[in-house]
Amino acid sequence: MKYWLIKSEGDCYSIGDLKRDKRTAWTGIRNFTARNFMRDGMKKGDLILFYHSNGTPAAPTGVYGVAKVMSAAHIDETALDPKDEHYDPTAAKYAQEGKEPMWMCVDVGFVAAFAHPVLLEAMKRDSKLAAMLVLQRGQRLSVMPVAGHHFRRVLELST
DNA sequence: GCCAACGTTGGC
DNA sequence: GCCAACGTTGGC
Repeated sequence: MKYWLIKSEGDCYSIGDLKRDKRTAWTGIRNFTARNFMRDGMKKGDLILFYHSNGTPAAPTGVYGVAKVMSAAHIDETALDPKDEHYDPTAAKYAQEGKEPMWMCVDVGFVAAFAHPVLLEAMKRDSKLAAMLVLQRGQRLSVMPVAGHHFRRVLELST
């Protein structure tokens, strides 16, 4: 069992949206490192910290809940749809040529929304989370691995 | 809105 | 293969 963190802008797709939808394809990831984590690293049943980025004072940045990997990686159809905001002409060209899908995604399912979100500010103050990837300066990955002890610590802080 | 950090692109 | 330019992310 591995642990992950995925980012979403809270006003774009929030943990509340995932709770309503129960399950969704995590489409729109257009970064190779993030894609590789989904394609090669994620396994069905892995647990995910659901992080809201780009917060505001009213809705601060932080971890707002837990999700679960529901499927192996599959092609991200939004990359092939010219009308989609995440359309990628290069990916569409590759698909026509019968190459491996350029962009892939997993399905994620709702597990829990925290009664008390673990805000970025609180995570930074917690010495046990000092080495956590999401807290490192300059990192911008929207899909990243999380160490088991960091995952458990975030859960502790959410109670 | 600003800006630092980073990934990607493209000229050479 | 180098590197400058550019676009994007995301914290503040």
